[in-house]
Amino acid sequence: MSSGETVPTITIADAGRHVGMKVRIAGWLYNLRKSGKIVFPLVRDGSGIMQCVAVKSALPEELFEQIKDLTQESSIIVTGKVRAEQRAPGGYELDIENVEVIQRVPVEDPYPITPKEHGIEFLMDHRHLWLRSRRQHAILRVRHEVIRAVRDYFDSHGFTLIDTPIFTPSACEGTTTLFEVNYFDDEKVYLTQSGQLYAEAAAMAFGKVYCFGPTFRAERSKTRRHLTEFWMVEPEMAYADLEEVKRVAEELVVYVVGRVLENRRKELNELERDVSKLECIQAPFPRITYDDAVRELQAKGSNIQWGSDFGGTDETLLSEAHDRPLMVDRFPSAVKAFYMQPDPERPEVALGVDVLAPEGYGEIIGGGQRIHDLDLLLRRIEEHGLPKEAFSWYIDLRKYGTVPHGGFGMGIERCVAWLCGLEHVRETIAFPRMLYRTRP
RNA sequence: UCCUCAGUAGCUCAAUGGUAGAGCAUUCGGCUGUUAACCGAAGGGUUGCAGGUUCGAGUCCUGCCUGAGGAGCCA
Repeated sequence: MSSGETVPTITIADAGRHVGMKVRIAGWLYNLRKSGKIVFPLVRDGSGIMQCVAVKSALPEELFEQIKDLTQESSIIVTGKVRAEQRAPGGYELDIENVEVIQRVPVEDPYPITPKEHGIEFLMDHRHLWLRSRRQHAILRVRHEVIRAVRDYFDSHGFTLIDTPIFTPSACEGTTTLFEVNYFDDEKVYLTQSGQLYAEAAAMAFGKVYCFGPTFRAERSKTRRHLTEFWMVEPEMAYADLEEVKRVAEELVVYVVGRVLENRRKELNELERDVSKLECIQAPFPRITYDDAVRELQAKGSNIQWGSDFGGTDETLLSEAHDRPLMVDRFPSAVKAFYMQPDPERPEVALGVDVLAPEGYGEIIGGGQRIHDLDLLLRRIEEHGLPKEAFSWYIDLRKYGTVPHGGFGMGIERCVAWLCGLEHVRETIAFPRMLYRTRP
């Protein structure tokens, strides 16, 4: 090797293409197994984990001692030759020739997350470090794939991305779940609960749009399905009726599941997800009306009455009978938001739809047709006790070329929790915000 | 907000009202193919906080704090 030649730095995911070559891997010490005069440092670099081998007889004394005494999560750059090795966890192994220690984690203050088990409180307190573990890595990569797939779906189906504001002067869901922001002098401003109202305005300009961003709900809820800050994608389509909304929702879910199966098999395996439960997610999804759902629930022993919304156990009871998402439509108008279009043949029910994920994961999508008639919208705003002034721009949309339209919102975290088969949505976002959790 | 449960070593957990213990982690020693390596030894404690009952409280009682699970509501 000439003095000008440099050793290439590779990623561990790419190791298979460098067998027999001398390479550099820049990363962190994941774990170290010792066996006398041979040690096996496991190095992770963000793309994967690689088992390395250091043999005492093959290295300078000082270097071998340094490797042997490395501490967990010390930052290191290892140099060596890649070799295919069946005994190594990833199928490849690196014979260490040199190790450059960027920072050795001090023994008196060791890395807190050991390879053994930990409780959820401890892990959540160390979320900033927990992200380094294999499991969290796999989950967040699935999340990334879900988001990419969602964007690709809409981008390739004629939708324009319109980012909607996070500070808003008005509510779109219940007014009790608003986060107030004390900054603006003139008026009360809140963190958005949904980009929908603005997406409706954009749909009247662009036809088909979607927004994707964080949303905030000050619900005093503490369950495995709730975050106070969560991400939602919301398509909105001019001239779309309820049936079209359902068709797009179904197509989107099938596409997203397909993409995760196509590109994130390894991560699903790491999570020990039963992929057969995802492979059967194909159109058409079963469809049922709210009326039939209530009858079915009552037959199964639920004490739900017509007119009230489903509880979590009701959703589970309904969805467990199916191996694919269940679409429930025509809910009682009274339990739904003010903008829901009533069914012209039965005004007591709204042209809205919920999509319930299988395996008890509950509602992942909610949407429907919006009210396009000016007088009806004004009446509903009044009935719900909402401030008309704050909605003046929204009302304008019904004055200037109003058309039937609709859309839906899909919660990213619930989707990811379902696809990964997780117990709780808190692991589906890097830094979850919950009722009693705002750190780290 | 309501209901239920929990809080003991850095972590995960034991301990009839009667001497606070184990595994992992850490340190030291051993081991040339380990797979959450293994074997031996050592150090490590204001039992969440404040009161109370008792000869004696990690254990029983009261209040508070923190967390978890669930309900309602929602994506």
